[in-house]
Amino acid sequence: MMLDFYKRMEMVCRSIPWGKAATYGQIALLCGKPRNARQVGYALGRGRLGEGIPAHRIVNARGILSGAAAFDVYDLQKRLLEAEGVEVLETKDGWQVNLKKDGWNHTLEDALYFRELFEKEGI
DNA sequence: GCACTGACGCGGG
DNA sequence: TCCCGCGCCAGTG
Repeated sequence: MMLDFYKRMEMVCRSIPWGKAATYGQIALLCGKPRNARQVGYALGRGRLGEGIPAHRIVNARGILSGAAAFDVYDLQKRLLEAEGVEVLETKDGWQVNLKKDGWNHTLEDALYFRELFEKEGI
C-alpha cells in the first residue's frame, strides 16, 4: 500500500523551512522515491498527510503554484506564502515563486539525515 | 486484471 | 526559451 511513502512525505514536508518553497520532485527525491513526484501531489490533494502539513510551500519544478481547485479558497496558497515573506508573481501560467530566491536549498546533509531517520524509524 | 487519471518532470526540437 | 510528448506510478472504478 506504499504507506511508508506517505509517512516519509509527511516528515519531509514538515521539514520544509518557514518562508521557503519546495518542489514535488524535491520531496519525492528526499523520500528516496525520485520518480514519485506525482504521488506527492496526489497525497497532498487528498489530504492524506494529516493535519498541519505546510502544503502551500509545495510548488512544481517551475515554481508555479498548484491549480486553484487544490485549495478551498482560490488564492489561499498565494496568501499563505506571502504571509511568510515569499514573493508571488503573476504570470500567464498562474502565480509563481522564484525558486532561485525562495526555494528550499536542501543540502546533501539533509538528504542523508532523512535517509538515516527513515531507517531508524523502520519506514 | 485492465484502463484511466493526475497539486509532476524531463529531454528534445 | 517555450512547447510538447512521453515516462512515471499509486489510486480508483
